Amino acid sequence: MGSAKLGHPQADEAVIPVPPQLSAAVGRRRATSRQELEETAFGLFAARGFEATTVDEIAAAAGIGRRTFFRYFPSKNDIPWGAFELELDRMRARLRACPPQVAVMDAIREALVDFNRVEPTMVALHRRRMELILRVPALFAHSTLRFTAWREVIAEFVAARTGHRAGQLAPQAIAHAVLGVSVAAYEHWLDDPVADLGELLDTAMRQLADAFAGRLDEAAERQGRR
Amino acid sequence: MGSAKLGHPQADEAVIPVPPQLSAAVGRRRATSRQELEETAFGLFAARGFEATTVDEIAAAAGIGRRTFFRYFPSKNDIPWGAFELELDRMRARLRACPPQVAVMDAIREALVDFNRVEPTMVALHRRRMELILRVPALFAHSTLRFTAWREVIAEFVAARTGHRAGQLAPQAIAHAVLGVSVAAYEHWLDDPVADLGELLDTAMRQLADAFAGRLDEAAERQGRR
DNA sequence: GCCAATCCTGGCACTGGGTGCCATAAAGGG
DNA sequence: CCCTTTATGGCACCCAGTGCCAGGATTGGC
Repeated sequence: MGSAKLGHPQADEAVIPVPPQLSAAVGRRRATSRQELEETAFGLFAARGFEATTVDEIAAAAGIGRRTFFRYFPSKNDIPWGAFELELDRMRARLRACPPQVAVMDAIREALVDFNRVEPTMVALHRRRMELILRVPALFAHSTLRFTAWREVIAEFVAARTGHRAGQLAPQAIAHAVLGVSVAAYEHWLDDPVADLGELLDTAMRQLADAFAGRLDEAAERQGRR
Repeated sequence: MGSAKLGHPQADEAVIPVPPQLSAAVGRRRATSRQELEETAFGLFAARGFEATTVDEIAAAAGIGRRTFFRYFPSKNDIPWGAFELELDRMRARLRACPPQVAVMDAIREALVDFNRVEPTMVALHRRRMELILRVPALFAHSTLRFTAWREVIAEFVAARTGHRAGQLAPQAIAHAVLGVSVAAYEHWLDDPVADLGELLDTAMRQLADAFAGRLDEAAERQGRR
């Protein structure tokens, strides 16, 4: 029994790593919070780099025991993910809000752009977060597992719209593709300090559509044969 | 100097984990080979599962020391990847062989289908390999790093065809999308013991094209409003 | 004010992947 | 037979992650 099985997810998915307790009104109070730990860790990552920072150091800097750290985050790799489950809900809601007369891919593109709008005061933090997730190899690798949940949100929307089931090839293929396009856009955003994320996402989606419509070839031909 | 830096790739990419020596005509002979180790390991994985098999066990089963194992594979996660670098070359060659009058996305689709044709005698092995890579969470996560190299092949082809540079948004977005579609197709292939991989890849690519062209919406509407 | 129930903390010991170091085994060539 | 080259594998070590369990801190009941 005990708490939900954490650690390396074997075949079970969607491990929700709730910290000690959601709302404790009875026993000993928590020594810290996910957010506090995240801030401490981000500081160390910025100073020494992700790989060079050990969990012991993070725990020490936060004034907790190493063992306790692992009650707040199932792994060091999970630190940058913030309140990811909530983000999924937000994306789901945004997709549901798309009027049915808008074509599926247009709806997804619009939702994507809208969903990734970040408050100006939050941009710096979001950049640091995504820089970790997408640029630190261990974190990018780990992100795969989180992205699976994200793709499922897209697949479910496509399925609902087109009369498929979410597990079928078309919704899954589209979900994979949309995730891919998003990552590509994010990577360009990280490269360019003044770029607008929404614009990049919009452009990337449109360019993929253009490519499938042969409009990328035409443009190349007009530019002179190549 | 020593050998190339292995282990956790920090920021450097494309670590080619050449085993001890490519062709040793002088010193002591190698005790085993990548392929032999792979076979031994696959046997253990089938019996106990990937996670439950330790490197010690693999090494012992292969009759080598644990330390030596890590000279053949930079990590346990790299075992299922076979001769991946060669596969990349094969895909590159197949793309180059596409006549220029075929539109970019059609060329990619055809190359993809062709590239993933597997000899009938090799299908079982390929299934086991891909089952590990795509279904074992730790391996799927690790695959991200290998997939980056694969995406680059696509991005370079798109760039050459459309007059972009491979790093630009359009080639990168397309590459990400194509990889995503491929993974989706592979996952369905693994689910269905009699499915044809080429057909799934072809279908998945066409369905994504259809989605962008609004043909998925139309089909849904014809099916009755939903 | 004390006891019980509750919940959280953190130390300890252990597993398992991965690495640097280095002595040594095995091969060929002079 | 020694010398050079190359591969092996033992040893010690680092770090992430986990099960176990003895506490510490808090609320509520009596």
